[in-house]
Amino acid sequence: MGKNPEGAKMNDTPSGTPVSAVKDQVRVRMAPSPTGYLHIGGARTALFNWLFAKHHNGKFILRIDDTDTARSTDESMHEIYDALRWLGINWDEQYVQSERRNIYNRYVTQLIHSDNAYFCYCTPEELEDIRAQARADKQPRSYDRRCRHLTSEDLDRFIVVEDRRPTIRIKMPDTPIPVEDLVLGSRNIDPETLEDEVIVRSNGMPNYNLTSIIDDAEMQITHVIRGTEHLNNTPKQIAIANALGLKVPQFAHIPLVLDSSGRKMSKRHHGDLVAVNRYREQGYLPEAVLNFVVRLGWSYDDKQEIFSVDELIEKFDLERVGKSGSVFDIKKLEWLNSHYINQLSISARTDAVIPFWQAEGLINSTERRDWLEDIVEAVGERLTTLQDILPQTRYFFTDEFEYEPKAVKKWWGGSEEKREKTSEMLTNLLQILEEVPSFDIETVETAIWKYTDENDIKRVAAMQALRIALTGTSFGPSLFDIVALLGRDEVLKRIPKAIEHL
RNA sequence: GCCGCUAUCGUCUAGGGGUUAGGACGGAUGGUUCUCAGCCAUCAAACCGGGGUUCGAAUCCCCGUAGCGGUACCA
Repeated sequence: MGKNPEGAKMNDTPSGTPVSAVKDQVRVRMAPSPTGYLHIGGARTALFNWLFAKHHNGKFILRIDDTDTARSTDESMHEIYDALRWLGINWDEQYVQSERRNIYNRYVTQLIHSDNAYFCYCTPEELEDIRAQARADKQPRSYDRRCRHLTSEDLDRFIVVEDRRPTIRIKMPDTPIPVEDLVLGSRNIDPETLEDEVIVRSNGMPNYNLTSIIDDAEMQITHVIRGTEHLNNTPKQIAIANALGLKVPQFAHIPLVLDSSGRKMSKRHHGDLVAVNRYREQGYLPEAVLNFVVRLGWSYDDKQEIFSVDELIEKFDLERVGKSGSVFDIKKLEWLNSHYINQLSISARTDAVIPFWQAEGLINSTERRDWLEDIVEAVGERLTTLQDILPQTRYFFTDEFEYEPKAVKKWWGGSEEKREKTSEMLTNLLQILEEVPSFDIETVETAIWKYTDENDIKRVAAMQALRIALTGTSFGPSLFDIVALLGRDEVLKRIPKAIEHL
């Protein structure tokens, strides 16, 4: 029993869905559990699946694996939808496992009837002891399958006397299970190492290994693309499918996304550092995140790093997915992000940046659009993230800023007499700017250069001193752009204020 | 403990029986410039170890080692 159940000959699932209806069409799925936000590894899994589907003109299915009722929440379900939508990963069909319990129940009944599953009355405490013992004995399995052979006295005691609520376990076969993997290759799994997995909890809720493979069959999934953390589940799921006579999808296990010390990125250890939403909030563009994440484990050739979504769809291929884990390198993400930001037209970039100004309370809807665009243009290629717009431009909207201490020390001077000199210079510059006939870039530039050159002052010194006076910082767009954008009144107001501060 | 997977610059990777082992990010240096960013130029930086097979191994095989993943009534 167990190794080749009669059911294995069936072509159709018990629910009667004809497999032939979508024969040959690629169908893949992403099956997140809604126990938190979508994390970066999940986004990559989703992307690989989605690209694979798009490449083959297939369907991408979103399946919420929420059989862990204790941990699943509606909120995180919606967060996952949100994150996927933001990334532009759309799905063709959607299922929620907790709504499909009848389906799983039918299969469980089938497994019991065909003697491929059995009730297990062990308590968690007993299981822990069994596990400890197995470990001490260096056993390959941690459950000894004792409930496979229960006497009627045992059952009497468990059910009648002690009123135990049983779990249901699958009977693993005693023949090797061949596992084929599109990324990792083929191998045979020794049945001695296979656990009689719990497939239904004592509260009646089915478990992942059962629901996953049932749904893959029910939904006619052709390829299961998922992280290698699921590699050890694969033979178990295949065994369940075989016992049920279900068609087994092809598997492709993709390597893990690792942190800088080589460990798997996880919510548990990395907090919101791995949350897709965090990157959204910080001003990363979805194209950048997609482009970054796809190159974690996948490559096209030795020439191309930048891929548009259309190109990815065209070029993505499981054969070019590597086998080893990839470290998440934020620097590379930043590089890609600035690339994609710079790619945006000034108008689009302004649109992208406006929410960040608004969130900071720097602008409201009455702000002049062309002025904002001029600011964005002046900032130029200085944005790594959209959020960088704040330190780069805050001073355009308010004169309530700190004079950056380090900059002050360097350019205004650390000593009394140096400050005096700076004060004098700013006073002169103020006078020049007051007298300048017009406030356009060229006029101002000519006037200031004339002043520095005639007085043998280094251009850098004058400009940086002035920059701090106007912006509080030592970095940023061309100062002449800033002067023009700030306007005469504001400039002539800020310089005296700075002199005062000196 | 047990089971499994993996191994090319710091990182992402290309390549693969004979190559100066290629690219990108990051780093360093120089140039441009009012600063920063950018841009341009240059540089440093790798085939885990040991055995085989072979005329020849980073590449194929074996063995180690290391790292990682799993080992739940999570997914």
